[in-house]
Order: sequence, then C-alpha cells, then structure tokens
Amino acid sequence: MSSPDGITSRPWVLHVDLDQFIAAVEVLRHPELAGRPVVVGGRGDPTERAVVSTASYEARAFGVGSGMPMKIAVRKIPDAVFLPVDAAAYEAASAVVMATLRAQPGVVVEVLGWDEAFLGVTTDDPEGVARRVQEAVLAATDLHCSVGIGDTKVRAKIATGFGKPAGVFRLTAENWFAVMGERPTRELWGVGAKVSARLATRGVRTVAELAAAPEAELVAEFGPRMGPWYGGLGRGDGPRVVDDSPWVARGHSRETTYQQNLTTPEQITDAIRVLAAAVHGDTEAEERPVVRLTLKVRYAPFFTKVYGGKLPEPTRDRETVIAAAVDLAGRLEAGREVRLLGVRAEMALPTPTDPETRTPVRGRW
DNA sequence: TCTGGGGTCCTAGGACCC
DNA sequence: TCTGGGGTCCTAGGACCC
Repeated sequence: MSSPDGITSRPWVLHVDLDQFIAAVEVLRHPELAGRPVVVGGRGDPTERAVVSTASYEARAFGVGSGMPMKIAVRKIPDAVFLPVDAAAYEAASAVVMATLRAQPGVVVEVLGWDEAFLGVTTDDPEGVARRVQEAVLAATDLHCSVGIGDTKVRAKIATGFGKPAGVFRLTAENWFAVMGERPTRELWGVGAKVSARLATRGVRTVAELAAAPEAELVAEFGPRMGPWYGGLGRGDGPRVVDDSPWVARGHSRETTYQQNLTTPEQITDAIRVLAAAVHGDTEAEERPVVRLTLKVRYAPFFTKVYGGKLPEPTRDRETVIAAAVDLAGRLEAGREVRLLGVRAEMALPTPTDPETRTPVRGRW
C-alpha cells in the first residue's frame, strides 16, 4: 500500500492513556480544585484504612501516589483535598472517552481499563492520527490524554509514558534499544518487583540484557510460557493485533477491608455471608452459573491464605452459593486477629477450546 | 508507615487414570 | 517385589496490571 508520494501505509498500534484520569474527572466537577493537591481514595477519609486511587500532579509533587495508604498521604499533605472514590462518575466519563475513540475513522478499539485503550489503525501518519485523537477526546470531555505509537502493543504501551503529559511518542524496533536498552527490566510492562529481582540474581538487570538472555535459562527460571514471554518483552516483541471483540469476564470478586480486625467465628461468618451475597449479585448479570468459590483471607499482620473449592455442580442459586461460602469460611482460622481480604466467585465459562490443540482459548471470545 | 478493590494468567504438585 | 510414563483435573499460591 503506497500513497501517491510514495509513503507507505502500515498497521500501527496506538495506546491512548488519559492523564491523571480520576483526579481530572474530579477537577472537572469541582473547578475550584484546579491547581490544588487532590487525593482520591477509599471513602475520602484519610484516617481510615484505605489507599490512594489517584493523586493529582500537584499532590504527586509531594510524593503521594496511587497505592499509598491514605494515612501516609495525609501526613505528607495535611491540607490536600481528600475525595471518595466515585466509580459511577469515572465509568460515565470513560464511556464518553471510548465512544469518542470508536468514532475515529478506520480505527479498531480495544479497551484496557477506565482510562486507557489500544487503537489499531493502518496509516502513513500515526502521529497525525494521535493528534486528532487527542483533540477529539479533549473536545468531547475536556480531558487530556497521552498517546504511544508502536509496532507492537508492548512498545505502544511503554511509549505512552514518554509522551506524558498530553504528548505523543513513537517506539518501534528501530529505536527500542536506544530508548529502553539501558533501562532496568522493572520498567517493562509485565515485569514487577519480584520478577526483576529474580532476573537480577541471574545477572540480568537491563532491558538489553534480558533481550540477550538465553531462552533456556529463562525457561528454567520462569517456566515454559513465562520464560519466552519475558525474553520477548526485553526485545519489545509481543502481540500487535488490536482486538475489539467484546470482553467476557472470567469471574467476579468482592473485597472488603475492615476498619477493625475480625476475631470471632461469628463475625467471620457474618462477613463472609455479606461478601458472598454481593458477589452473587455481580454474577447474576452474567447469566452464567458459579462453578467455584475462593476465599482469600488476609490475616493480621499481613499474610494471605487461600481457601477454595469447586461447587458440587454449577449453580446460579443465591442461597446455595452463600451456603458454600459460609462452609468454606469454616476452614479459616478464628481466634487470631484476621482481616478478610475477600471472597471471589468464579463463573462457569463454557471455555472454548482450540479444536487443533484442545487447549483453552485465552483472551477475548 | 501501613498497606484497596477489581481483574487476568501462570506454575507446582498431588490425585487419579490408563 | 519393585516400579513406567503420560495425561488430565484440581487446589494453592504467586505475580502482575489498572
């Protein structure tokens, strides 16, 4: 495919990411907060057990960021504005953003979360498409976004970080090692604290070192799937197909942190009943039966145990699901101080299998 | 210093079967 | 008496992301 001037049209992956999305939505509805440090988390009370969902750039300047306990945040910025998480408001804003993206000519949109999406587009001018996307989102929502351009999803996703705020950055096979080669593996999308530490024990610290690591060594350390996957990440390789087929949930879960630790069997049973009922409510919308229940329990001071079980048979009956959860709860340890991390119900998915390999199909279906 | 809530996917190891 | 190899299913646990 060539245009008259000889510039070749090629498929590109664009990654669109809204800038400080949650804080920006809050500032839109409360214009008087513009320019002030805004911290959104929990019920908006920084004396409670909760963590920060998003901090505005003004708050980040004080060292407050997502994942930080609210109690720490208020110590760092006593006069910050603390707001409760309002999921419905962010979902509404997100819906306008995604509709705007889908309205762009010639693009396929794969939603990744409230505030980000991959766009697949064939063009000879990906920067032009990126700028038009930014203008359209700003016009529709008053929100700014950054756009990463890549020849794979991983490269597009990582590129976005170099474009923030409100910019555009292109990362391809051509400049991958120049931009990323000397950076720590931790900066790769999908490499966290644990994996980067395990890599470091094998002398692999930079992206370039990971790219050059022998595959057999990675397989020995991380297994037959993850080993080769990490090697590919080091090279920026990975999927490049943007898939807009509707997402099908694998399951639903609910989680609650208690302001005071639960200690007695009665407290635990009651709490499990409440959580199980809530999850069951979420699963009802799927019109698929629950096949398995898992309780993840956070014990004080801080460790997690998992109690799970397949239901005797898939069911959508509320009382059956709750009874099974209460039954599971009988296995966890009362008497010691506990906090319940949550109850998770997995839905039966008639998981399609690949007729050739007879393995479950992953991803969207 | 005190650790949310919603997800997805992978791995190890045991049980069981042929 | 001592001992296969492969496959599948299941549970527990771990890691990562937004």
